[in-house]
Amino acid sequence: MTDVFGALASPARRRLLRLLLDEGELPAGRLAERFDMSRPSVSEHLRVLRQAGLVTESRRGRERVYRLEAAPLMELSDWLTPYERFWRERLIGLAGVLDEMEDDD
Amino acid sequence: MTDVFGALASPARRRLLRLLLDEGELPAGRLAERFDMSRPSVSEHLRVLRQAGLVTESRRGRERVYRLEAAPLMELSDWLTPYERFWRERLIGLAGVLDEMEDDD
DNA sequence: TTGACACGTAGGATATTCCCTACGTATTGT
DNA sequence: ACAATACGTAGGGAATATCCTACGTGTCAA
Repeated sequence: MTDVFGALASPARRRLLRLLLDEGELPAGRLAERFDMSRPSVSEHLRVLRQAGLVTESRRGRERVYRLEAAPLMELSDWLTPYERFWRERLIGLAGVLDEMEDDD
Repeated sequence: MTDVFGALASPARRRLLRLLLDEGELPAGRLAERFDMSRPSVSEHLRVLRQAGLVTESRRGRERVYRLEAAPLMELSDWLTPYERFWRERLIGLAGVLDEMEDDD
């Protein structure tokens, strides 16, 4: 699962990204502590994220520090763009309906 | 796989959404024509999209017309937002580096 | 140099995904 | 009523995902 979409399909991996976003760089062990999962399982999730380019690893002593790499998420953002217009239109439509309801009062 | 992230993990499903975005409502058969997959397989992908709320089905005669429902993608957009800031910073950093390189010329 | 620590990787069990070929169901046209 | 059309669903097989418990590797501290 080497692509961004696949990498984000797992809640555990999304949570890993969020942790790195909120708290900056963290070693694998610190990340694993937060999960109900075994440490090796978290390690595998980190590998998937690495393959998708969403995190990078750097060794510091015997720790491996993980760091968020948000750039590949631009792909997701780009993918999303044309839909954005679409759901805005629908929301505007909804707003119109709500206005009419207000008019009825 | 009832969530948006899981639904988008499949290239086939992303392509279905794109088709509906570009060409508007389409019956299942028309959609299936475009794929190298069997029609029932496409039908299953449509079911996943339906469960994720990304498409709605309406019956028109013996056809089932599918329509894009972009609203659930807002969840994705919301999820993405805090990362957006992050990668912007990095891009700005990169721009700075590039400016310096220009200065060197 | 030896033991403890912080990891990743191997191997395996189970669940889920993704594709297929039948088959069932509802609608249309004759 | 009957055949054809447009679908979804069942059931199954192969690949992949996701978790686990060992185990191996490199680093630090005494």
